Amino acid sequence: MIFALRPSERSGRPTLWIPLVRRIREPFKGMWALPGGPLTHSESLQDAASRNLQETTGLAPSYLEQLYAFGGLHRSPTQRVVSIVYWALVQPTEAALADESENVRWFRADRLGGLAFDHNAIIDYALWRLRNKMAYGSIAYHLLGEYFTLAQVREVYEAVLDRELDPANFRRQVKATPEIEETDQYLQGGKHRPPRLYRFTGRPGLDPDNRSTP
Amino acid sequence: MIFALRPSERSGRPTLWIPLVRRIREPFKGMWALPGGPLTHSESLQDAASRNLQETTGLAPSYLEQLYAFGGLHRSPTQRVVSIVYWALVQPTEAALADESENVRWFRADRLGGLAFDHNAIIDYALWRLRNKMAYGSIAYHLLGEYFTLAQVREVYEAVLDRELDPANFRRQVKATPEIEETDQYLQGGKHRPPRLYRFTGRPGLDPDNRSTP
DNA sequence: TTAGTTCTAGTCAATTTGACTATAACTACT
DNA sequence: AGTAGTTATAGTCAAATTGACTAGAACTAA
Repeated sequence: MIFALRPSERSGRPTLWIPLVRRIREPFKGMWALPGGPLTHSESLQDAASRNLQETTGLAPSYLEQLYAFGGLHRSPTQRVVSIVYWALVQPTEAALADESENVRWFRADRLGGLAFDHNAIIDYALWRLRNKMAYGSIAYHLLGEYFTLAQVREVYEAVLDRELDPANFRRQVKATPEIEETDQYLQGGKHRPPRLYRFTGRPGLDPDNRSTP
Repeated sequence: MIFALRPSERSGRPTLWIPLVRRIREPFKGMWALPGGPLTHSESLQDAASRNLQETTGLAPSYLEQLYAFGGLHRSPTQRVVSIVYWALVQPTEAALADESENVRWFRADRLGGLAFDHNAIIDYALWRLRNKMAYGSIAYHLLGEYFTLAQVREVYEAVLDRELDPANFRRQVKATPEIEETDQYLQGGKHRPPRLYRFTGRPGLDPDNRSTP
């Protein structure tokens, strides 16, 4: 499952979006579902996740991590299925390249209908984990491009945590993390003082090899 | 994989121990390995983990949670294997009941030899996660019995985090968490002032249904 | 030139943390 | 009976962090 930031239709502020695919066969034919597919004998779990993502949506995420293995008995009405779910964060530029069609569409993460299988529960869990990781680790930057302003980082936090944060205090905290690097560039074009651009210099977090944050 | 506290041979202070089983067939015949076994069609992942644990060691843990799904291509030399690993914490009384035999034995978590498959890496990851959970959540209590002293809780933290903690400050923090309940009982028998006994009233944390701590 | 906007640095009190001191309450030994 | 040894427990105090807020800086639009 993939998270990306897109501007909300009304406010224009960034919000969380998820691409879903329409099922073209039973069970749940015609309903929306998370992209996915089988694991072959010659690929690792992560490779399989990447490949399935690429095939269904064309996306190549910058952040990909195992979410959870779901293996309840009645997840599918026809057969026993164990799904090892991965979750990804993609940057806006990547997300814009995603193939969208009759059977692939982006939805707001907080406004989903009933999905196939137990996919609503999976998304709920992924959202919970995203919020959790956000509170501690430095994961928000994978939803942004290479250069960003501190206000953009704050908007990511506000979108995911769904509450407003004090700009001055937030800036103080972010500037205290060593992985954030100040650049000499400024973002022009706003109708106000141009903000400085920053960069994230930390490494991703590919469980369980790269263990940076809880 | 199972964690339990046992007194160290020399210092007598509690340390982390893990039960391992000896492999009785190839590959890695004769080497020590994590207990485990196949998933059947009629049981959930968690049920399968419980059952395998019961069959190999006789243990019925009070805390059981999914760790990670390992699916690298070359984990086993003979065939492709995907292992959905669970980890458990057992209380000392439970751990004492574990069947120990020629082919099942407890080892200190920090003094393991080379194990079969990628099991050393799995244990490293589990240890990392245990330390992480300990730092935030309230998980240490599942390694203790129903009643415990604050010094015992501190010893658990010291054993897992492998560093000493200030008794007074630690006690202040633990007493501030609402899930810790003071009882009217005291632990007698020490050669010093008898410490008060406490209880843990929080719920376990069975991912992803019960989401209490990161 | 002025109003409107966000960026950015800073102040200050409240809270939390880390290091430490002192007393309480028991056992073991003389 | 008295005293030394041990851990339990409460408390103090400075340092560090956090939350709420103020004010000037730097741009655009009118």
